[in-house]
Amino acid sequence: MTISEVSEKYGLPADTLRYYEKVGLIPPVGRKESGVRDYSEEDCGWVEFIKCMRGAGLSIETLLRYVALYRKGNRTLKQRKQLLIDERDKLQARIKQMQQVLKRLNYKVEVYEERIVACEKKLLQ
Amino acid sequence: MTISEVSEKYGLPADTLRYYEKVGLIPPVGRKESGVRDYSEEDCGWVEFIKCMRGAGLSIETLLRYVALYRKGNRTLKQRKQLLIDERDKLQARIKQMQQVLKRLNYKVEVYEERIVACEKKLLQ
DNA sequence: GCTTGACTTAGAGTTAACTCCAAGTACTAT
DNA sequence: ATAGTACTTGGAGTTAACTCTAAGTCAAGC
Repeated sequence: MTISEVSEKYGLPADTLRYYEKVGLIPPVGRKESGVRDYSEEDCGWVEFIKCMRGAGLSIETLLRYVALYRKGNRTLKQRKQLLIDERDKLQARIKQMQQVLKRLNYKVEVYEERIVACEKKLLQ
Repeated sequence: MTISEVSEKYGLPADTLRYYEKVGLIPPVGRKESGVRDYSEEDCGWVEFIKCMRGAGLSIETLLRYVALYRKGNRTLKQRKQLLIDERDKLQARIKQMQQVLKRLNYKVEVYEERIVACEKKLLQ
């Protein structure tokens, strides 16, 4: 797969894909004779994973740590698990906070609705 | 209330409070004779609101738009309501995405747990 | 009266995460 | 063969949101 196909498939700009590879988030992608990137299934798997995690707000630095552990092989299983647990907990906390704000926004919208109705009643008098 | 008291109360650096005021997120705070900021109850209310909304990821630009409408008075009620609805919908979508990632992380943690157990069994043989 | 510490300002610097640019190479269709 | 298009690289530029610095003012305590 070429970079533009992968870009299309996952909705990530080609520049971002190159950037992810440059910083080491994605393993070095194989090349054709000409030097052009040729993404394997596994490369795509990493792209998908990174896109997903970035979408939830995990930092590149954190993901780099995970990827680095992954490359060290089986003896890093526990560390990787711990990293995932930590990130999961942080994510859960963020979701909770956002749900509270969601409630507040919903309440505010209601209050606005009432105020608008009251305003229009007044105008009709 | 002085800036350091407000900073303490809401857990926001004094620099951030000055920055919010400078860009117009918070109305100009009253001063003492000496020129030192003296936050009123209402000022504190804005600080709390902005902190809360920023915490859920609403952009400063968006909040600026809201605040600008607020200052124009009652005739912007509908626009403000619409802005809040839009932001609520975006927030809801973000929460949904994050919940999916949360699930995925939980699943991954489980898989790691199993792999670790399997690994340790092997070592005990 | 002098030092100390909290405040003031304008403006420069930082950080994360891209995003763009210039110059060059390579396949593809006319 | 030449024009066009998609790719390559290193490195510069951008954006949002702070965060810090320097130079100065002011009230309080010794």
